[in-house]
Amino acid sequence: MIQSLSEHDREKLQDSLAHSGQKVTPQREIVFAVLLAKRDHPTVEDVFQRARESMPGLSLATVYNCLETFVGCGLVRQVNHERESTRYCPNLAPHAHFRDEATGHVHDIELPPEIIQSLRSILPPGFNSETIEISFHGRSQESAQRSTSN
Amino acid sequence: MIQSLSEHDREKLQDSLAHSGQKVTPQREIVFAVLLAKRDHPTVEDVFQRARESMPGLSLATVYNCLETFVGCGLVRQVNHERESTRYCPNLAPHAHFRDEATGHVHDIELPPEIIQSLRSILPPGFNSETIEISFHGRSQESAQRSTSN
DNA sequence: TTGCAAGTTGGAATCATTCCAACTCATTTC
DNA sequence: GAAATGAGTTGGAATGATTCCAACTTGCAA
Ligand SMILES: [Mn+2]
Ligand SMILES: [Mn+2]
Ligand SMILES: [Zn+2]
Ligand SMILES: [Zn+2]
Repeated sequence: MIQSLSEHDREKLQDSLAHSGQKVTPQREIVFAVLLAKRDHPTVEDVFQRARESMPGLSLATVYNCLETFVGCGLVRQVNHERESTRYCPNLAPHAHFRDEATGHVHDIELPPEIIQSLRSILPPGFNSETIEISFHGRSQESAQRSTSN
Repeated sequence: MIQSLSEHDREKLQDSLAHSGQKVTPQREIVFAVLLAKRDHPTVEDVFQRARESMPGLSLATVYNCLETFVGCGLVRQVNHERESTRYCPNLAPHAHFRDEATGHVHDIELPPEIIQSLRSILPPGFNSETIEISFHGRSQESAQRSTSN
């Protein structure tokens, strides 16, 4: 069960929504709270399941709508890996993602500004990028342990 | 209309397929030739249209099969952007992709080894990555010109 | 009160991809 | 050389994430 938003987070939600002319609703509060509660890059379906525990009448369509709204006002990032379901990430700091092939888990990897700079610098003249997505694919300790301890 | 494979490319195809116990077929030759002919990161549908000009009976299912086979034996890479259709790239050198939001075109960006190294180096201990995907999102000269010259 | 606009809802529609069973064709096996 | 084998191909059906839509709800404004 999701506990409600902290004063600070509720304010961030209200503020970001207001900035793009939209309102806080009970559904949006819960969906946002779900994202903040467990930062494991949940899919829409994951969010739907978790949010339902607090609001049984919530619909899947609304979860899609809320998440789209959040992405639109910059509260959340979408994370795609290959052709899998889209995942959602409330971490707004510049970061890359590490996808553990063994567990399917997605981890945030901090991105130092100088790396971002050096990446921008490899673009030929005439190419202006607004965003850079970086995703690693591999195994982490987590999964290595599982396979040796089993 | 696609011209047939050069001796060198046919050999590469034959060799890569043989290495994973598979055979050269007319369909695979044409699909591979289509990929080499225009390196614009075509979708399955694009490849299907182009290949059909040389082999009208070719089926979409076969194009999916051929491309999957090529990915499996390392002849081509899949390229995904957001939730769009998968694209295919026969450039085997390490490179990133630049997606022009205005035109939808995808460009290869050469990746210097030192950038790859520095990226690997930001992974915390315990994370071992086999592959790194980097994609830029933005506008290129190409699209800037279009919007000012129109 | 009534009206309006934003938001929510359930179900239908979309669309890329995967699955499947029948068919083709080249290569063994008898 | 007929029959069997097996990889590959094919068209169409199934899948599954996402989008679309029309009806319903709600809070606020006229
Ligand atoms: Mn503000
Ligand atoms: Mn070889
Ligand atoms: Zn993240
Ligand atoms: Zn490429």
